[in-house]
Amino acid sequence: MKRERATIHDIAKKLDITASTVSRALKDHPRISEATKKAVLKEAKNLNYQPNHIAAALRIGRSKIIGIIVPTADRSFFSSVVRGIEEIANASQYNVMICQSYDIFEKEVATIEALINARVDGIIASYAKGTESFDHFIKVKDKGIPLILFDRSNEDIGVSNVILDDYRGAYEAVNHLIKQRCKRIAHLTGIKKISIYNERFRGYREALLDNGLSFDESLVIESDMQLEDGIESMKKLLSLPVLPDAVFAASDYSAMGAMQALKERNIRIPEDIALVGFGNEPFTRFSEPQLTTVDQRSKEMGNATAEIFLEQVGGLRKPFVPKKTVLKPELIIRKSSLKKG
Amino acid sequence: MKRERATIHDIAKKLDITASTVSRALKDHPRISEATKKAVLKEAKNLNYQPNHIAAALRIGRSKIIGIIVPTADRSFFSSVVRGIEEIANASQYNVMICQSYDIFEKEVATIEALINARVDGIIASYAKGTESFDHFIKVKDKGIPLILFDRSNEDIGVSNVILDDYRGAYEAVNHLIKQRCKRIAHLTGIKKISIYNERFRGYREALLDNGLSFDESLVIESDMQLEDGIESMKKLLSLPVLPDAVFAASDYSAMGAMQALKERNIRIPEDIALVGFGNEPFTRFSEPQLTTVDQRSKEMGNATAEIFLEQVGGLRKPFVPKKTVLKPELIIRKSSLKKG
DNA sequence: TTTTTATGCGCAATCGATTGCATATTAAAT
DNA sequence: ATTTAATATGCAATCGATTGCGCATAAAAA
Repeated sequence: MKRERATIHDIAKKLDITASTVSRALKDHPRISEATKKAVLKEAKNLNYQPNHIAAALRIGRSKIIGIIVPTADRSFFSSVVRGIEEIANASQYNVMICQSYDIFEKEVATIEALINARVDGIIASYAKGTESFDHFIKVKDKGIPLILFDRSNEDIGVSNVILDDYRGAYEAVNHLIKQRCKRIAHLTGIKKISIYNERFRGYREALLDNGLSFDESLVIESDMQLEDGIESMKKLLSLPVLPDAVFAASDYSAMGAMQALKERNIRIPEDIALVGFGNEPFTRFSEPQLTTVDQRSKEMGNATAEIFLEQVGGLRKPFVPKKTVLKPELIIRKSSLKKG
Repeated sequence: MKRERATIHDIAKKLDITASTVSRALKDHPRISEATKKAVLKEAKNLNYQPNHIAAALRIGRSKIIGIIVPTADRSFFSSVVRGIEEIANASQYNVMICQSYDIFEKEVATIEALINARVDGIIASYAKGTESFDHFIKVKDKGIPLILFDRSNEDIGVSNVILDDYRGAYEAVNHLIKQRCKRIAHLTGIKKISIYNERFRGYREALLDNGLSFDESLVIESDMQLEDGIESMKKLLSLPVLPDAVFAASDYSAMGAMQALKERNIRIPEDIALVGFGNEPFTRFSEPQLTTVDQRSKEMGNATAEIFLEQVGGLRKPFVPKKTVLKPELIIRKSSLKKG
């Protein structure tokens, strides 16, 4: 069964021409006659020839592969971004190599190394929660490999990035709660070090102040933003002398945790406490009540990063100017925050 | 900034030795003196050398890359399998290239082509819903490229595969419902062509018969198993003259749809109608009530496929014997099926 | 008819790492 | 002091595709 893989040399031998001609014929080179082109194509089919990208990559110096690093593909946000990247990249004959850092710094560094060694033509990444130093990213940039960051990003690296206007998303979410006549709005936030959480916090705070509400530090709970953290954080809020009448969680996961904690105590959502998450994860449509949340435009984010990548490889010779793209989030209003009347 | 990438020749030149020696030194070849090894390693660091996997791959004939094809990485089941594959593969210096077929046959064929051209060392796949012909898989096999299928598989291709004992999972789920004193159990099933749905259907049916319950064709609704289909299917069931007292859905998505339809009609779960899904998707923990479901052992499935892959590349010379692995599912009992008393 | 210009294809080097075989040097054995 | 064995490294081909340069042959222009 296991016949040897045919090469352009095999085709050449059969037709009594050289590999150069075959190579050119396959690429539809103008200096090759139509007759030989046809013959080559026919023989290629006959021998079941399939080009060896590895050989070409070595010669050309481009692998036509984009490396993608995400904390985890398990999260619909990231897989959706990947989908957006693929859409654009595939159209330009690029394949993607998806890698997961599992939010571990060391794994991220190792992955970068692996991708460089695999000679990917570029890297698109969203860095790990545990990432403190950005030297590994700077190394990529210094090697002249196009690097684009999305969602989680850092200005200091000096590369192009695509992010969401987290501030605005949070602002609108809180604004919406205020319009629902909520007066005492709590906030579940993540590690401040990560800019997205910091931005969402800012949006929360500003919305309060702009609407004449006071900012109360005791209503802000910081955690790791997983489901369990949401439960814990909500319990803390429920032990306050005066309960909040709304909670804006900076992640859907923690929002779901909060929802479970509320249900356990038989607190009505949204009548007693309204709830808003962030991320528009698929499960937010499945909860009871369905969760109001902020859509992160994941597919568009993927599209945008891929387009920036293509621009950069296209203009590798030109002086490089980092480009920042900010996407506008969309508030998805559902029952968890809609008070009647 | 963009200094040229160093090669073994650069290292060789600096140390006034040949590339052969450098290559061997880097691989810790026994016939190279410790002194030169040290010198080479030092100079490699100094020049910031990083091996070019592409060149090695071309020479060796192995890329150290495994191609993975999944319908969509958006689904936690698949991304979890991928994670399981990576765990094992990375430990053996393999990288993975994840591709999505989006459940489209043509895309799947094109992806196979791309992976072959990229000279991956093997392909691990779960085929698309739309896949009718398996010639593209057979082509992979005939080229001598290790191919392992998981979850969705087909005996006729003659390759190793790892599947879940869907029959057993369904049987246990229905058995559990019967123990909860349900007597009239409906079933939401997918396209029969896909073996997993057929197996789940068989398990459902057998469990009924084994427990002395009759099988009623009118209680089985076939659909595409998405959330919306679940809603539709449940509505059909609710329009029957005699209502079921339980529903076993062959996918969590359709189960969630059914749950929504039931809530809309104010039918109590599980008191009036108990509900069981299949897949243990993360959102099943977030629903109210939490959904009883069947865990598909996704991580173990990934581990198993990767291990089989490693076995196969290890023994490429030996005669190939397809290996079938069947994993035991686990019933996760939650509130949606637990009747009191 | 001679000169120009296209046209079609071959030669050989190249990309970077690997490896069988040969060779030089040194150490051990006789 | 030879011969033998062990040690350390070099030579050169190879993996498959690409491409600048050059050389024919044929067609067009002078």
